[in-house]
Order: sequence, then C-alpha cells, then structure tokens
Amino acid sequence: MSRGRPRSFDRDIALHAIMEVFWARGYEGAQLVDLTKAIGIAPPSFYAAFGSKEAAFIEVVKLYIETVGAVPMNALNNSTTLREGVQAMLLASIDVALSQTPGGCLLILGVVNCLPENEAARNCLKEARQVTRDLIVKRLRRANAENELPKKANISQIAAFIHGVMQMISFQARDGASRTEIEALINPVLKALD
Amino acid sequence: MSRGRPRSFDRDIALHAIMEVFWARGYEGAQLVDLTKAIGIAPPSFYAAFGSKEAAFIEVVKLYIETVGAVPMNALNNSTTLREGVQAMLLASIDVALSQTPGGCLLILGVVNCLPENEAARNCLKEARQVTRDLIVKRLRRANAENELPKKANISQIAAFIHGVMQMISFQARDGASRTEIEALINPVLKALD
DNA sequence: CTATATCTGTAGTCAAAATTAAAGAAATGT
DNA sequence: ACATTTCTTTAATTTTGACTACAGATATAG
Repeated sequence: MSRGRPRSFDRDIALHAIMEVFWARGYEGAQLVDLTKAIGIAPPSFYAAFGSKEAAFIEVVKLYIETVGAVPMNALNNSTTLREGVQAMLLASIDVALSQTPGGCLLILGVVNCLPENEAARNCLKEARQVTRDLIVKRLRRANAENELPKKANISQIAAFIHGVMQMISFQARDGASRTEIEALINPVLKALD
Repeated sequence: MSRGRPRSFDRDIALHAIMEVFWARGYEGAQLVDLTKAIGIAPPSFYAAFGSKEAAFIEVVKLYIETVGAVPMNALNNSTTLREGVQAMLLASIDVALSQTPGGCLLILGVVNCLPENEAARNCLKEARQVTRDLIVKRLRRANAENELPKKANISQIAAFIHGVMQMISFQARDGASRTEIEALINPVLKALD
C-alpha cells in the first residue's frame, strides 16, 4: 500500500494534543515549539503531517467543533422544551469552559486580537461562532413553531443574548471564576425565557 | 529649568495616540512600529519617553480608565435609581465599544491570550477588570441600603452578571455587531433588576 | 536484494519585532 | 560663547519564531 518510512506518531492523537495547546494558549500564544513538544516530534514531522501552523489550527477548530463543541449543541437540540435545552447547553458550556486551564472556549477566545498575518485564523473562528449562533436560531425557530415563544419574539435578538451568555462564561472562566460563580450567570437567561 | 534638547512631540498627545493603537489592536497586536508611526517618531524617542512597550501599555491603561472607562462608571454612580444607573452604564459602554474600530473595550479585549513574557500586561487588565467589578458591587450595596434590592440579593452574583453583559457587548462589537443588535443585549439585565 | 518513497533528526535559514549604540542637533545655564 | 544636558536620526543588534535543507533511517514493491 503506502511505501516509505511510516510516521512515528499517531496523527489523530497528535491532533488532539495540539488542540489542547491551541485551546489553552490561543492561536498566537501557542508557539510551534509548544505544539511539537506536545506531540513529541521535531518540526519537520509537524510540517509533513499538518502543513503549517495555520493549517493545523484550522484542522483543530474542525475537530473541536465535532468533539468538544458538539456536546453543548447536542444538549440544546436533544431536549423537549426550549428552557431545558438552553439550560443544558449552557451547563455543558460551563463544563467545557472549566475543563481547560486557563478556562474558556477555543471558538470564543482562541483569536481575539491578532497580527494582520493571522487574520485567517481569526476568520476561521468567527465563522465557527456564526455557526453556533445559527444553531441557536434554529432551535428558537423550532420552539416558536411549538408555541413555546410569543409569536412576536425577536429570534435573532434572543439568540444573540444566549450566545452572549456563552461568551461571558468563557471570559469569566478565563479570568479564574469558580464553577459556582459561573453557574450563577445562567439564571437570568432562563428567567428571560419564561 | 529643564536643560537639553526639547522633545519634538507632546507626550500627552502621544499617549492618547498610542492608546488608540493598543485599543484597536490589543497589546500583542500593536507592534512598536504601529506605535511610533501613530506618534510620528522613531523608536529611540519612544523608549526615551515611555521606557518600553509594556510600560507604555500600563500607562495607557491608566489613561483609558481615567478617560474612556470613567464615563460608564460615572453614569452608574450619578443616578438615583439602580436601574437607571445600570442602564446608563451599559448604554455608555455600548458607546465606548462602538467608538473604536474594531469595536470593544480595551480592558476586556486588550489581552486575552498572550505569550508567557506578556503576562504582566494581562494582569494589568485583569486588575482593571476587578476594579470595574468592585465599583459595580459598591453601587449594588448602595442600592441595597436604599431598599432597591431584596435584602437577600446576592450582590456579587448580580455584579458578575452585569459585568458579563459588558463583556458580551465588547465581544459582539468586536465581531462587528450593529448598535441595534448590541443595544438589545441589555434588556434582560434591566428586566432582571425589576 | 535493490530501488523507491517517505519519514526523522540535526542544524540550520529567514524574517520580523523589540530594543539600543553612536553620532549629530537643539535647547539651557553660566 | 561654551559646556552640559537631552533629544533625534540612522543603522544596527539581538532575540525569537516559523519554517526547511539535507543526510540518514525505515518501510514497501518488485
């Protein structure tokens, strides 16, 4: 089948390893030496496997969305009532945010400020956030169809606010807030949904 | 009085100029060449006047708090009712967030991820955010004393949430949200205060 | 067993970014 | 005027970080 010397490491495991590094340090904060050390390889092996730091990041974001990020979004959808769904999503987001050191969501905090040459990484996350927002909108439309919301409810405003709560969770987790403090943040959303 | 060749630029004006740069690009995103270009000087003049990039940033943060950041905090305090104060503060925060390109507050977005050698800048902002939070707590205590809040109200939880709304304002402004979209974010807080 | 393909390891290259050395310029104080 | 002080200008220097050339290693195909 495949000729040549085989790779000395498992590419999937390596991708998970660098996901942790990008998650903890952000795109620019994660230096190549951190990535290669996390895998236990030398730079040429990294470039052979992933192409570039930027390409690796884009792949990591995809993996993050499919694994880490999927949990809250599934919790949102696999619920009968909107209120339960939003609550479950936000609680899962808190788990995600507190599962890393320092805390927070890669999609929200991974690239906030960046050098001009790293705009591609920032846009990659911006698009991912738009997908998150769209999923929330979709769930709200379903709730609307099921008469869980006033017909005149402004779906996109509510979605922006719910997404905003995920953002404050990430920021405060990054600043070192405790689980108790962060869990208290979600009450106003649930109250607003009643 | 002061001997020697006089400075060719006004230090205060220069500080304001680099405040804009740090605000727009963040600490690491603002390169020295951006700072010196904004002032119109060469690197040695910058170092003679400010010491280092880090020292300049710390000075900028102080200036930002005293000028830009003071507006929302004064709005919070110069109000008879808590509700009016919070609303005025958040509206002022929106003005601040939308007054820069890209949007957002320097204290919230200036350093999110950073290289290990820039932890000092991150801590500087973290402390500034703590001051913001403390001011909100103080205003809530006053409201509590004036019987505007239930005696059992959890002041620090409410403060964390209000601060969180400022974070979502900044973050969504940075992502390009419109004034209308951002203004809609503050309704749930006001509702929660009733 | 040989040729070929692909990986690894060492040791770089290259560019960018913060910082500074050194010489000349422009003010004050005597 | 002259000495002194402090700034400006130009051109490095130094460091760091992403990326790679090249030689040696290890697999498959025939």
